[in-house]
Amino acid sequence: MTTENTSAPNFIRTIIEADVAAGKNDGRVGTRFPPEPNGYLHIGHAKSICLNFGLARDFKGTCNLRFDDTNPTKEDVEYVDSIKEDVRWLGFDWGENQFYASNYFERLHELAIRLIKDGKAYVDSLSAEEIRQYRGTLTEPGKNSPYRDRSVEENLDLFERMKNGEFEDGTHVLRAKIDMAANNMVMRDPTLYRIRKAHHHRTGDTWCIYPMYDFTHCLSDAFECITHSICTLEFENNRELYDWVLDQFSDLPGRPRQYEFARLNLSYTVLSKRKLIQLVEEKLVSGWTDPRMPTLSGYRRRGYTAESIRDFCERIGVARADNMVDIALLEHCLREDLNDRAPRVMAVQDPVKVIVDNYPEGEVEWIDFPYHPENEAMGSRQVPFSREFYIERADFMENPPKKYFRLSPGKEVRLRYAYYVTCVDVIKDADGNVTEIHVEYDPKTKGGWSEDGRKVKGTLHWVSAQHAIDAEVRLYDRLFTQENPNDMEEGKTFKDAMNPDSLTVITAKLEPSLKTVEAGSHWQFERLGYYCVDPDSTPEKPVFNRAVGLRDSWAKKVNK
RNA sequence: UGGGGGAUCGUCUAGCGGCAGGACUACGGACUCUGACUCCGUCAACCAAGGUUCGAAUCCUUGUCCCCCAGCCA
Repeated sequence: MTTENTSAPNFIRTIIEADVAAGKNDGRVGTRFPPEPNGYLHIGHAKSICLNFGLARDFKGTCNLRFDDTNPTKEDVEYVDSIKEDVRWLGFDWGENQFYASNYFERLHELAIRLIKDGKAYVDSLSAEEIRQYRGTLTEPGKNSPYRDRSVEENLDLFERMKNGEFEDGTHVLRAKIDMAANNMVMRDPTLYRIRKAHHHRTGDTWCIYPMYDFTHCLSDAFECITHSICTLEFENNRELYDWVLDQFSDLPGRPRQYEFARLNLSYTVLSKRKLIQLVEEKLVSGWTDPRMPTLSGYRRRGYTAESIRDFCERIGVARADNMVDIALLEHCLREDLNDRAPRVMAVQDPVKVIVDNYPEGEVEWIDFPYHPENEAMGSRQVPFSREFYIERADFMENPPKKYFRLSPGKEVRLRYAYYVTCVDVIKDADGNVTEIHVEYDPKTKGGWSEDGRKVKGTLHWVSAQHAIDAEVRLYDRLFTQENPNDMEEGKTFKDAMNPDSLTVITAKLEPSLKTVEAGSHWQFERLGYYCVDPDSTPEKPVFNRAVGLRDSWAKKVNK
């Protein structure tokens, strides 16, 4: 468990405090994070992970990692591996407490037989479609299946034969005998077991019947002595069944209680696993780790830090009301974290060449640049300055508006840590595009200071043309332009809804110190944003992902 | 239309009968060798109507709106 400050209060924490104070479960707290290994973890899972592991940490309890692997047709080891990696990356450790629902198949099967013997479960031989019809509707009660009153012996025999593979998929199910007229639809004789002649990623072909979520989850919690089983709001109706199942057995090792909280919704972000799977399968993104994906592995590759995501989860809180968190908060958390830890380097994304007319040709000065002006411990490196360099195209304007601090004809600006330069000429092509800017430098301003005390308002970032290295830079924009992409009508394809400009690949000019850089390392390109070295990156062809841009009050002003 | 939940600044979230607070956003300003960061400030909310009470976001009543449930998914 990571050691950190205690989290902010929330209603679940309040409940647990009261339970501990009342001596429930001998004051012990046990939680669990129970993903189904049918996809990669996303930021919504991070909320649950931080909640469950955070509670265990703060109450000196345990948090189990349990794979809810009861549906072999959807699950895969690739997912369990990625889930473990992502939870660890986020900064949590389940220690020895790793479990699989599939490890309980034997025990669950025994309990199912006990239910049958107690007359609380029966084998139904209706088709799926018939079961649906018999279930009734929201306003009308259902009716009993004609198979509901089979004898215990017959049920036992049928269930045994289901297990032995004598029947085809869909021909029989085991159902709890509860109440077909219950107002809560979940209680209308829920299915406990179904036949699925499919290979399971852990149990192989040992089983051809698999327990359903409602039967498995509560009992798994009980087996593991979970005290507080925390899930999302859509399982509220299932709580009655959760308790019903546990109440059928008096000899369980634990008696967990289920609590629900509102799942995370993030603006401009799809967080439904079904849709994320679709994006991957339809190859609309490069995969689960595509930096545009809201998966933890996507964010990681994009350049988000575990620290920033934990901070985000802490700040959004935990409540029972539906929510839509502004993506700006996530970005704020990232900037705040990276501001302290990302070394500052120089890069030009949209270069225009500048020539210093009065600077000797062939001369090169290596200037000492601190990696972080506010943190000397981060050290420095040498950056070359020469007669020709690149600046950002947006840092020059031939006819600037008032309050424009950057370069324009006749105007003097500072090249960061280098010299003051004044624009003396502009060369344009036939279309009027600026191709070359000529400046004159003041040799007495070396290092970026003027001895006579004259001040310049603008400071530009620059990269020596002769030393610049070319790097691929991937700029990301939101994958969906709609604030709530979950509202997308069914039938409408993702292609229609996706932002065609969600990925822009450009070639940028970088200072030579960036030639060899570690994959996954974070950098601030001064005045541009925070970038992370992509795993695709090589010294021959560096690749950077822009995690998030810097706030830009000038751009904001100009856009008005 | 049955049942289960929910409603506090634009957004997220505190509050649990006693001054509606914080964060994000937005907007101003100071500072600045990043128009960044930082700092300071401003705008901004109790779903509605009744009731109880000296006092209500909080308790009661009645409405309104939103979410979830009719998988052999989880």
